[in-house]
Parts: sequence; structure tokens; C-alpha cells
Amino acid sequence: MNAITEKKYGKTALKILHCATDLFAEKGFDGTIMDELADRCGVNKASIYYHFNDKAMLYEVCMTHLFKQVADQVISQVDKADSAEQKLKTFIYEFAKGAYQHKQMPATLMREIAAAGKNMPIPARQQMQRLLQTLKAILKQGEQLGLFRTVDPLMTHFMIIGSLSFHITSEPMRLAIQTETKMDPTLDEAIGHVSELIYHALLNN
Amino acid sequence: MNAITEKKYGKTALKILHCATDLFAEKGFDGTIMDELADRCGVNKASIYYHFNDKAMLYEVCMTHLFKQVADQVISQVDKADSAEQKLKTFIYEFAKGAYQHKQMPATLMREIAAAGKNMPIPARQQMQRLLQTLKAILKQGEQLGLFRTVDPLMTHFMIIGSLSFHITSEPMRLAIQTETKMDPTLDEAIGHVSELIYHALLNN
Amino acid sequence: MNAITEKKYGKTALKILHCATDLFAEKGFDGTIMDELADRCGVNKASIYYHFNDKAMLYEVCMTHLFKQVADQVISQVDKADSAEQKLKTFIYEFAKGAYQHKQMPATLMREIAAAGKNMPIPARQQMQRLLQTLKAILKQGEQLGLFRTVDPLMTHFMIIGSLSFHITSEPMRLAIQTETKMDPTLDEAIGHVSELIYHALLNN
Amino acid sequence: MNAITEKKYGKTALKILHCATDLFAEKGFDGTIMDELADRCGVNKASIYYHFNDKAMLYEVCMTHLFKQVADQVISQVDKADSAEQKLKTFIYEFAKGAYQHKQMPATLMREIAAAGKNMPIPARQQMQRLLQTLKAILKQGEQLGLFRTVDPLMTHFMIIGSLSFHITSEPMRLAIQTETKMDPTLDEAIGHVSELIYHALLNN
DNA sequence: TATGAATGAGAATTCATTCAT
DNA sequence: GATGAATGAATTCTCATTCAT
Repeated sequence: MNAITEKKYGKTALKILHCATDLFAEKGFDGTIMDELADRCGVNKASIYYHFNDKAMLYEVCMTHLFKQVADQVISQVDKADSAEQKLKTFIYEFAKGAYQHKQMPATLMREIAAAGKNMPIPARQQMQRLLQTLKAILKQGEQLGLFRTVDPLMTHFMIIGSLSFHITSEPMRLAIQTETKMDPTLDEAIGHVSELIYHALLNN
Repeated sequence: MNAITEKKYGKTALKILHCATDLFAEKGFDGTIMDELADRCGVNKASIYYHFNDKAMLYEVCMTHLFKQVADQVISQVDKADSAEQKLKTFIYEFAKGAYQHKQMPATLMREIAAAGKNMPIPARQQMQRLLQTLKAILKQGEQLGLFRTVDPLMTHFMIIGSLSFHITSEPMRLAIQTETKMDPTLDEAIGHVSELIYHALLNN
Repeated sequence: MNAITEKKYGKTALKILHCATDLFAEKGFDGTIMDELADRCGVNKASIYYHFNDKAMLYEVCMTHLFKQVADQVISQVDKADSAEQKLKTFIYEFAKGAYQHKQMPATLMREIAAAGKNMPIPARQQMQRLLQTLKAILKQGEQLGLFRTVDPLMTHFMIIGSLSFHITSEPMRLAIQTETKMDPTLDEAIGHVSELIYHALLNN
Repeated sequence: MNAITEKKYGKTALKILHCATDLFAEKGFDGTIMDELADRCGVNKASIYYHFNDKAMLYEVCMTHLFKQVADQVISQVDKADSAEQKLKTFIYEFAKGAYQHKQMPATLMREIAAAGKNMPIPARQQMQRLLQTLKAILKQGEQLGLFRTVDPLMTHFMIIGSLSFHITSEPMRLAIQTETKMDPTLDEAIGHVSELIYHALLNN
């Protein structure tokens, strides 16, 4: 049971939340139109305002839940891993999986970063901070053990989430572009490739 | 002399084009307001419509020129390099430099990829294709020489532009976040780090 | 209860429809300004767009209802008449009366014919077709009985609606021009004169 | 040599005048856009303002010339006719011919009458007055000689110009409507029919 | 809670007209 | 006289938000 499906939201509110998360990811905050949202979820427009105060608030709730889901998942799995090496692999893998499963997240993240985070709701931003802190700890530990090259953690963080976000979000474009009728790799293969690539980049030697 | 400053556009049109490119990168297509644009460039709003037919057309011209500049620069430098290894390094380095110098480009690219390319003007998209083709050729050559690991070129392409776009675009956020008062690396250092990281990921062994 | 006042339209929509029909007749499609319309009916401009999608759609609804009203009235009365002679008289008289009562109709008709019907909404045009078919049937019947001269029905149709439209629509001009202070004939007198004139023109001998 | 082709207008001005007359007839004053006009005559927009002060002035010149041409032709021919009967026939015939040859005239007339003459430039209106006075004289004479029925001259005037204007202007619509592939009558046949019809209506007995 | 209707404040676009050359 | 560029004042249409029921 994820954050959004929890207690406090009724059936209508949940419908709104899900459609809104999709729509915001698809069109961005400015490109999302409340009428269209209402149509999409088959809910009266005024209902949206009844359940969420306004567009900005709705955005905040959507984004916070979206980012929290992924952050929670990544962090909880990382915590279970033993070695720095395993933790790093887990971090990459779980972030990739979370982003794959919640494609609205990398899409939104890209828009927000493009906008220099000016529209990113604070609570959503905090979720990204949690992930960054987690990575920092892993890198520090691995570095101290001589496993990883010494890298700037922030730069590394953005490389990981950047590579994966681009990779995942560009899937529809890739399929459209691909002239050779080569099948796109499966979810796990793709994640595997990308995370290996990144992991490779960080590894000492 | 880059594409935009060429003949064909007068002083006013150029002013509009430059401001618009900035504004679109900053706020996205939907977030950009024509009144604000007119104000920014100190031009009458109707003038914008005189020179460019509408917002969409203006966007197309801006984006095409923006992407063409970077693509031209990358490709021309890659062509000058000798070995596959040097070409790859050049590709990464020049893309990074171009994106650094034209920060509107990675920002826009991120928004467009987030929108699954649905708003990306065709001519701008073609510039990205040129870059992809260039990388493909490099990877093929390097692979045949046994220098590079066998990687999916599309995936690799997105990793390179994804990492760098995130890195460059997140600069303001990084500066804001950075609690420790550590100086941000200089342009060349930053580019160097990131490109080395990526290069490392692709290298055999 | 006429077509416009029927169910389907609420109070506000009806107000808009009535004012718009007047304004379109007065100023034509291009001369009608939405702000002015909003002011005239004391309704917010956005309400117009809420009820009718855009200016063109509003025009279509207005015109269709306007022409339908007159066509319905004419045709239902013609159906009640017995002889071809009576039917022709009824046709002319009822069209004249309808046009007199709904002066927006001849005015609009004139503009539309002047524009070669290029802006006439299809459903409104169909109402004119119904009238033409009705007249055709009358003329055919009267001709077969040897009552009417053999005339081109289309030409006759345009003569009837042309004469009456000009007559009715020119009323304000006539009143303005008329130097001699002769009272304008009453509604029925005027209709009587004109329709007699036309009737005369068609009659055998 | 008609009024427009006379001395005072150069080649460019004449081109503008002709195109403008067409365009005004086609789209009306409000529907005519100066850019479109400039395009149509292949003349720079500023040139139009150089030759004619503004849109209203251009309209006045066009309309005055247009209406004067027809009025002159009708009146000069009527003057040549002997009997009241001949004069009436000539009036109808020449008006029809003039309107046929200058189709912009009936089209404009219809729009102007629909607008209750509110936009009709004074000089153009005066041309219509000249025609009306001519008809009045004819009718009076014919009436006194017992040839014509006693009819309201204004009403009669509008019937004549109304019938003919509708007939002439509706030609494209008639051709479009005509399901039976019956040829449209030739110019003279059509004029003959309509004028006979009208003449019939006025004749005593 | 839900909904159709309403609305003020925009935002895109158009258009007659003017200006500088 | 001619022309490309510029512009202020509309004008159409949109959209987040609120209201009444």
C-alpha cells in the first residue's frame, strides 16, 4: 500500500491524484489544464477544488507522494544491503526500478531540474535530498574502503538520476526512432545495462 | 558567426530570438508568456508576430537554431579527431562544452524528453538525430577496434546527454543545496570530471 | 414556444442567443464584437464561451434557430391551405410576416447571399432549402392547373425573398429618406402590398 | 472610360481600387483586412495608405465609383427612352445589366441595406437616391397615363433592386444548389425573365 | 460531496495605421 | 511613390477559481 492509497483520501480524491500525477508528468505544471484533468478522471472540476485547494496544492500532494514512494523504496532496500558495493548497486537498481514503475517521476524530475527547481514543492525536494544523503553515505563508505574512485557525490548523484531519467523517459522516443526492428530490451535488461554502465564509471579501476 | 546571427534575421528579430530562447529554456513553452517576452526584449508584442508567425513557430526557430549550434560544433570537432578514442572524448567534451555555453539547450532537451518529444519541433529533433548518428559511428568504430565495450548506442547516447544535461542544468540547485561552502569546480574541471566518468563507463576494462 | 426558448437552453444561454441574433443581424458576423455582446446581455464574456464554443458556433446556433422559426411557420401554414393559389398567397404572406416579426432574418439573409453563402452555416442553409422545396411544389401544382405562368422556381424564390427582404430591411432607411411626411403603412398593409405585387407577377394573365 | 479609370488615379491606385471593390463586395467592410487587400493587389500595405487615407476613405471611393457607374448608365439610357412604358423597361433592364456587369454593386447594396445604411458612404447613397428619383418620375408619368397600377414608389424601387440583387448575387449559390443539371439561363435570358416578372407586377391589368 | 454555471484576470493573436528609409 | 518594420488598441479565446444548489 503506497502513500497515495492510504487512509485519508476517498475514492474521488484518489482518482484525481492519480490522473493529476500522470497529467503533470505528461504536460508539466503550466501545460496541465484543470478542465482536461477533470475530464480525464471523470470528475467535476469543482470537486478537484473541493478536495485539493488549488492547482499548486494538488501539484504538491502529487509530487510529494510520487517522490516519496521512490525514495522510500530505494532507501529501505539500500538499508538491507551489506557492503558499500552492494549498497551502490542496490541504490542504482532500485532507483531505476522505481523510476521505471513510476515513469511520472523521472519526467517530472527532468522538468523540475530544467526549471532549476523553482517550482518543485519543498516536500518533494526533500525526498530528493534523502536520496542524495543516502548516496553520499554509500560513496563515502566505498571510498574509505578503497573500492570507489573519489568522485563528487552531487555530480555522481546527477549522473545516476540523469542517465536513468533520460533512459526511462526517452523510451517512447527510442521506440519511434529505432529504424532497425530490434526489440527494446526488457525492463530488467535495460536497468541492468544502465546500472552496470554507471557502476562501471564509479568503480576503482 | 552562428546560425542565429546570420543574414536573414534583422536586429529586432535577433533580439526576439535570443530572449525567447532564454525564456523558453527557463519556463518551458507553456510557461512562456508573450507579453513577458515582449517586455524582456523591449519590443512591441505585435513585432514578435510580425517576424515569427506565432508562438509555436517562434519556438521552432529558437529550438532549431539552438540545437543546430551545438550539433554543428560537436560534429565538426569530432570530425577533426583521429582515433575512435579521441573522437569519443571529443564528442563528450564538445557536447558538454556546447551545453555549458548554451545552457538553454540541456534545459529544453530535458523538458522535451520529459514530454516524450511530443512538442519537439521536427527540425530540432533532426539535430539530435545527427548527434546520435555521430555517436553511433564512433562506437561502432571503437567496438570493432576492441577499444570499447559493446553497448547499446541509444542507451549510451542518452546516458551521455542525460548525465551532462542533469549536471549542467542542476548547477543552480547544486549551489543552493551545497551546505558545505565548497567552491563549485570551474567549467573545464566540471566538464572534465563528468566526461571522464562517462568515458570510463564505456571503456573496455 | 419557439425553437430557441425550448428546453435545452437555460436562462443565460437564451439571453445570449437573443442578443447575439440581434447583434449579428445588425452588424454581421465580422462586425459583431464579443465584448459588446457580453455587455449587451449583461453576461460575462467567458459565459458565452462556456455555453457556445466560439463565435462561429454561436453564429450557427443563432442562424439555425432564426431560419428554422420562419421556415416552420411558413411551411405549417402553407400545409393548411387548400388550393395552389391559396398556398402561394400563404407562402408569400407568411414569409413576409415571419420576416417582419424576425427582422434579423432578412438582414442576415442579405448578408449571407451577398457573401455567396460562404459563411452560412449548413443547418441554416437547409432551412432555406426547405422553403425553396415548398415553393417549388406550389408552383408545379399551380402550373399544372394552368393558374400560374411558367416561371423558374429558383428565380421566383429569390424574387419573393429578395423583394420582401429588401422591403422589410429598408424600413429604417425609408423612414429616414421619406421627405414627405407620409406615414409608413402598417405591418399588414405593407405585407399586403408587397405580396400582392409579387403574386401579381406570377399569376397567369 | 468609367469613373475609376479616369485621370486622377495612377496605375497602383487603380489596382488598389479594383481589388478593394472586389474584396469589400466579397467580405464586407468589417470582413475586409488591409493585409489581405495588399496581398491581393500585390501592393505594399503602406501604399494603400499613401494613396487613400484610410480604410473608410478607400471604401467611400470604391463605393461611390461603383454606384455612380451603374446609376449613370441607367439614367442615361432611361433618358433616351420615349414612353413611360419604355422608360420603365429600360430602368429595369439597365439596372439589371449594370448590376450583372458590376456584381460587387448588388452584393454591397445588400450588405448596406442589411445594415440599415449605417455604413453607406454619403456619396454612394446619393447615387441610389438618383435612381430612386428616376423611378419615381417614371412611375408618376405612367400612372398619370393610366398605364401602371398605383404603387408605392419606394416599395417598388426596393422590389426591383431587391429582386435583381438577390437574383444576381445568388448565382453562385443557385449553381451550387441546382441538383438537376439544367443550365443556368444566359445573362440576357435571366435579365429578361426577372424584368418581365417585375414589369408584370406593375402593369395595370 | 458533487455539479452546472459563472466570472475576472489573463494570454494569444489580429489589425488598422504609422514610421523610417 | 514604394516598402519593410514597428506599434497601440483591440479582439478572440482561455483558464484557474468560485458560487449556488
